[in-house]
Amino acid sequence: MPELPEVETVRRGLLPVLEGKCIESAVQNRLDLRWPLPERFAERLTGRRVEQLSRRAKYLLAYLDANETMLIHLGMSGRLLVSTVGRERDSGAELHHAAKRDRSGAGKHDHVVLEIEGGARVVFNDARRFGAMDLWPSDSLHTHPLLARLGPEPLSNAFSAEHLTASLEGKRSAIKSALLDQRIVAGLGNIYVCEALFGAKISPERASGSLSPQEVTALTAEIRGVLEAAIEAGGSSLRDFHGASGELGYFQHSFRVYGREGQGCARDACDGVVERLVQSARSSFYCSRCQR
DNA sequence: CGGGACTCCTGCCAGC
DNA sequence: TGCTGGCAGGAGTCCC
Repeated sequence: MPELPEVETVRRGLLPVLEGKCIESAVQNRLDLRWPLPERFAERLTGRRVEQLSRRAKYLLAYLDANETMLIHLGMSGRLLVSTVGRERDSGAELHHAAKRDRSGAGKHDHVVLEIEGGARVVFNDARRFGAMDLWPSDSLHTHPLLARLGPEPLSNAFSAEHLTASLEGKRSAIKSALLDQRIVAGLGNIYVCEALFGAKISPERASGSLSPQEVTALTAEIRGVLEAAIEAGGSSLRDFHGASGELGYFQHSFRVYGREGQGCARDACDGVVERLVQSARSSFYCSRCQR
């Protein structure tokens, strides 16, 4: 569920905790997440300084000293929990839901635990283990197999109507599937694809190559718009967050179509009803009246 | 090569 | 109340 805006919100929340700080100790509680963790993962993290915390698509990139970069992908259920050592375990800021704790205070799915200079503890917790962590030489990060084929960042100048037109040209697959393809544009997931198609009034079933220039332009703008609005909302939930109840607001976004099957279309001028269909084993929510 | 189906995993919820 | 089955989905892999 974490898509680009959620990952960006997590990054911003972690910045003051991690950037410029040393990882004083690292513990890994298993050898693999979705894939095997790199050899001696925890050992290689210990003593490293986080020089910069960056993001590419849905990947968090912690540039460390000694020319290593830690990649983090949250998958479906991954979260980075921040607490302050010396206080009660859950009293610190927590980036996402409160995690379930056993009696020892350790979370059931706490897979990697980092103690950070300054007293913060950062925990990678991931129930479904669709997430991933890796280490890769910083100076050849672009060759990492998970990063090498990613398309442009949707909020960068590289993502344009021209790029999208060229990427969709001649494609017969549904536009919904094309927008989920990270090689075309990187960082969108099921939710924001549904939202952007709604905003652009384009049916998720349309053949990718059949979009008019006007539709591609509208879609490009909508993709930017929904992501920027979600980051803004995440940012405000971060500012309002003081840690006691332990939950960020970004999974409480109110979406215009996603998850709204059977409800009236969010457009005042439209009296359609949101429908759900399954495309490539994934739910698409849309209004068949105004999305054509 | 494009594109669809399948796979991983566990929490949650509807239904009985 | 407790069990069961289905569903959620990012992204790689497999196969046609």
